[in-house]
Amino acid sequence: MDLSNNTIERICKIFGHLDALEKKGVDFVSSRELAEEIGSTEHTIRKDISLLGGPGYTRKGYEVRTFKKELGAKFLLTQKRNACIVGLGRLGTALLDYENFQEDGFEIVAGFDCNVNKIERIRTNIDVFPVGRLAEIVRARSIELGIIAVPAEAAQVVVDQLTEAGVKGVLNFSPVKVNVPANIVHLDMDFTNALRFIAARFIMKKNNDQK
Amino acid sequence: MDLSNNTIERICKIFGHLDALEKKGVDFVSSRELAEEIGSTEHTIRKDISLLGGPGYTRKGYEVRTFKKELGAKFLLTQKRNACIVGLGRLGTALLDYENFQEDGFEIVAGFDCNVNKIERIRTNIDVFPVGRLAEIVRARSIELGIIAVPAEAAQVVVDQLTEAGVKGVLNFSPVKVNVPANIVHLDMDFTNALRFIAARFIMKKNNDQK
DNA sequence: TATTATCTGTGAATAAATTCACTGAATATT
DNA sequence: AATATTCAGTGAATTTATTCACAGATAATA
Repeated sequence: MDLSNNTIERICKIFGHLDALEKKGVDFVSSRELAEEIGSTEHTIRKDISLLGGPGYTRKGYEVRTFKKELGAKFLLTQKRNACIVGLGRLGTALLDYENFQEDGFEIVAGFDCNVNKIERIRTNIDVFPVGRLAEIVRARSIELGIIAVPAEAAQVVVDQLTEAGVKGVLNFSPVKVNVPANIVHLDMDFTNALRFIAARFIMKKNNDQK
Repeated sequence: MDLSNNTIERICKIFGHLDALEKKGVDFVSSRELAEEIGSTEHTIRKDISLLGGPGYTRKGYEVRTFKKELGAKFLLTQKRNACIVGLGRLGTALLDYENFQEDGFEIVAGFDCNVNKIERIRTNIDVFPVGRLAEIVRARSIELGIIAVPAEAAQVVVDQLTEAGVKGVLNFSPVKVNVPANIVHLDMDFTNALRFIAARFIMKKNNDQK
């Protein structure tokens, strides 16, 4: 089974939407509705789903609960996964309390910062530690995912420590490219780049409108 | 000129890297180096650049300062653009002080929240207002970009207010899909979806390794 | 000054992703 | 009970994106 990143991304969005539908008490959803919701086409959605053998019902669509459960089992989380946040500045502390993470079976089980005074001041239910204890805690708490919220200059060091300690995935919020070993999954969330992207599309749109 | 989103995204990353190189005092960069840095191939990079007529020098590559300037003029920012943040919870206040935005010529010129007490407590150099004054301030301060950091249930309302008030782009940090008019550029940054994506790739990698 | 090496730029080839078009199936309608 | 409608599933066609391959150019080297 070899899915493209595009397909995986759509599947993730579909999963999120199925979750929302389930909470609303909706029983069935068609490929057309899913497509509209996640910004794609019904053809693409059906193709994606066919790659993983989702069950769809004629004239009804996909059964929300069943489909979500199946996607969860095949792609996402079969058990709870522990995560940690490194860097407890404003963004890091905001992420510590980002309650939505929990919904998908991720749990933030530790926070780290290099500033010991800051650690003592932080008010949160989550345990926070000096970054010197990172490797120890990552191992002790079976942390599989590291979320990087340190300044640019510290990002690579932190990533190295995390991968060395055995995390399997890294979500990088720092505005620099980090190098990770090939067997580690990582994703960059660069806010500045997001703004750049929007600005670029602005301009292009303006150009096209002028034509 | 009709560039794909993939190309635009790469160009944005290139721009960011050029910026970093400029600060380091590097004069030239080759397509190979750029490709490595942003996780692509030299062929793709050169193709991208050829679509916009970038000037490259034999045996030297691209002149960092000139190229960056040209990209800025063609795609990104020719003048400073004003942005605002709506929703001043932990994430919103973190974004208020996210100093990296400034680098690309974006300036956060206002923050909004529905909680008046909270507004009074917030310590920041940026002006904050009750959300009721959103339209007024957006117009008065020529705000072109809205950054959404409100809870899921409020996101659509805020987007509607922003677009009504005349913003041209929306960066959505809330974990729901929002509907925007076709002439408005928007981008979702869904943290939970990012974790899902990482988890999905985990699993796929595991499956492939087992083969 | 001649030669070699290294880089860009781009049309052509290849690969990948999306869309189409049609089959089969079940519900709804008459 | 017959017919029309609406959905999924999927191979084929199409479109889009990436990669290749090589010409053209300039710096470095001998």
